[in-house]
Amino acid sequence: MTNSFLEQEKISINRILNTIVKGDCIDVLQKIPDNTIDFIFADPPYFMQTEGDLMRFEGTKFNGVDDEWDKFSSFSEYDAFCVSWLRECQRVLKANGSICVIGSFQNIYRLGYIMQNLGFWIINDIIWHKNNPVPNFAGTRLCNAHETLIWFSKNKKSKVNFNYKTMKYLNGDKQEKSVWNLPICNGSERLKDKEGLKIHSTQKPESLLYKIILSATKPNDIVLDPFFGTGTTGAVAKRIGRNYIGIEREDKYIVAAKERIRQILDESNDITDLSLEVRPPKVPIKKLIDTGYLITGMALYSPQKEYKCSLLSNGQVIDKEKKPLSIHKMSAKILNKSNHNGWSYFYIKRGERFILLDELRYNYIQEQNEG
Amino acid sequence: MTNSFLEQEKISINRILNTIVKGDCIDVLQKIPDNTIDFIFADPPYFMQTEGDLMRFEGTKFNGVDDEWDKFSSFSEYDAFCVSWLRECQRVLKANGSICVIGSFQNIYRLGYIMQNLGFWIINDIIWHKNNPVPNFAGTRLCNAHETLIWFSKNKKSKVNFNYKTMKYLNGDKQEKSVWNLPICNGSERLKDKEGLKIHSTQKPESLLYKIILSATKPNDIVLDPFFGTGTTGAVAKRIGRNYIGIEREDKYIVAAKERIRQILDESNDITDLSLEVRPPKVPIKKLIDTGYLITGMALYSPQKEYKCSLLSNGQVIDKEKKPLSIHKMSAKILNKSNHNGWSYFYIKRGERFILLDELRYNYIQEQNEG
DNA sequence: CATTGATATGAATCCTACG
DNA sequence: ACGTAGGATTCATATCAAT
Repeated sequence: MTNSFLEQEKISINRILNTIVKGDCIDVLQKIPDNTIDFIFADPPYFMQTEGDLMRFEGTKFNGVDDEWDKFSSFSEYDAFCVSWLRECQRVLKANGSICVIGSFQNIYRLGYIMQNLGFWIINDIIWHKNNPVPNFAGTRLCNAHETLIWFSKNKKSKVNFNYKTMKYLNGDKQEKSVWNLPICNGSERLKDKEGLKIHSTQKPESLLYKIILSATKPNDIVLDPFFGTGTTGAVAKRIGRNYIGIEREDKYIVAAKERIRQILDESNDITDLSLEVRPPKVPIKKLIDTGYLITGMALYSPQKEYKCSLLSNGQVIDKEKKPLSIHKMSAKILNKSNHNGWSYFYIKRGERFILLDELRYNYIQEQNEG
Repeated sequence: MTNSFLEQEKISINRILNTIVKGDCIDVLQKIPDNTIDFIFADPPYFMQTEGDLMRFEGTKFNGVDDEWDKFSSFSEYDAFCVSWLRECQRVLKANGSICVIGSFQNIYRLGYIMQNLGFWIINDIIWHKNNPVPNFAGTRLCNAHETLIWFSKNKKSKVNFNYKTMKYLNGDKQEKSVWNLPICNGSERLKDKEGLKIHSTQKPESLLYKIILSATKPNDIVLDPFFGTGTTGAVAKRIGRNYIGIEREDKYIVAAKERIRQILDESNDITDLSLEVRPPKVPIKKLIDTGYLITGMALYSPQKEYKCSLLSNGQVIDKEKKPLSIHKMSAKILNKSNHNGWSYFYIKRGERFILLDELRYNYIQEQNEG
């Protein structure tokens, strides 16, 4: 139940679409209406707990994360902060929305635990395996060559969008896996100030955001990033035709992100428009009988063009055992499997030509649309 | 402080060395004395969720899974179980001992969070990237191609043993990283019963245990596995000359593990004996002067055999600026670095021969041992 | 222009034995 | 326990100057 008073204080989503809202992440999240966001990418402070300076062998200083925004006094303070922003994230997500958080060993176990307790449901965890990590200069530990992303749905019941076929296609027609080998953000992609110094100490590579946003969203979806920084999430969203909303506290980052995103061009294409995710039309076989595409009693053939069974008036089929089955169960029975797709198995004979059932349902749909 | 009554109920470690103790993991852990174990490998139940039903950690089905409260209570049950066995693990570890736990997204965030709260300190988290993972058959998720290990010390103060150079050597002379690409356990390594069915559903590959045990332990260390299963930890420990203690509840696994370990041969070698970890002897330069290896006032030369500085009676050196420095600071100054190792930089001239300082300290140590 | 080599740098819980 | 002196320690990539 939403409180009508609070509701009045909410911002209209349309007013902040494709903008960066300046402010504290929790304050701003509280202004966003319930159930309005499709996908959230959150790259919160990691609470690195570093002390002193880290020197390279040559004597130069390693310029790591020493920002005020990463300082917390204890795990409990960090946990409380995360519970607050994560609760709001969960509230603003649509019922089938999802959220991806990123972290490293210092904080990812805090995030994962808290989010499971809040009722978020893990879809996958993903390892960003860095090609070119910062080495362990002192030679005292394993080189930390990865970061962890956890992808959650709003809750267990959510039916999350995952563009499986698109990711498979982009992975050389192999199922995409949970370990992603990608370089860190440097070179011309890394935003620098006039002095050539990096603007944000932890800018993420666009390749990483591209992969997760393309996995989880549809064109024109709304992607929210509560720790927007220099706007990698916004840049990628714009590039592939998704809407973004950024929340960021520091002017320095907002200025850089705005200019960066301004320069981005929409490069949507068949792949980012999810042409590969199109599913075959759902057509009851009975419709095909009613419209004359199929005729009761007609013979159905295997791919080897051998007679296998006959069509009943209710859309089921029977073989010599005379037990009515669906086309799917019948093809599975013939192939000695538990399940199979009958549409792509059975053929009918029209004159001398054999026609796959699958073709008929597309013909039917086309005629419906034309008529 | 240990309670003397409880103390009497403890088992002597020597009595259970290189054996499998049958029993509930928490019960048995309680019998092990404080501060006696060098390394623990723990592969606890994963709290897997199958076919839409949430399973209790002991494998019974949980009722009312759609209810938020019930879901949370089942997490708490798992959490409480983990707190119990992890507290005992922390107690039995030596001050500089360490523990590695393995899990996947269902449970690893529970383990990580709980262990940080108990005061364990993360050394590294490690990704076991599987070469040959089980695909996602339904085609609805990313293929889960990894498991996560977290390696903790007993607490923040622990000085943990990490065989850095050994791991570097085995990695083609490159620093070992946090992502390990290894196959899953199958083929002849996978233990099967008479019917050819796998005995344990989650048998870990020996290559994984080899890598973590060799990273974290010294020869003759005591390695404890509270969820011993079919004994991969014990097999690897025996193979590389470490002692093991296994705890396991089920006879089926104990029988298989005993026979498996019986067949293992000790294959210790220079690498597993950590010959690469030997550090150069600590010899004060003054000792070399006292024993005549070096003479006050003598010249020290660079690797290019150019005169650089002269030796003082206290073991320091001076150049033309006449400021006394250690051999390390002086070599760093010459090389324009902040630090350098003087032992492997300076030469003395003896007759026509140039001799590296490093050689002298080895000669000195050898003479001491012979004398 | 292509190639080579020197230099710079990236989410970092980054030393340890001895007195 | 704590301070101090001794001395051990990095990889992949990008940029830029030099050849």
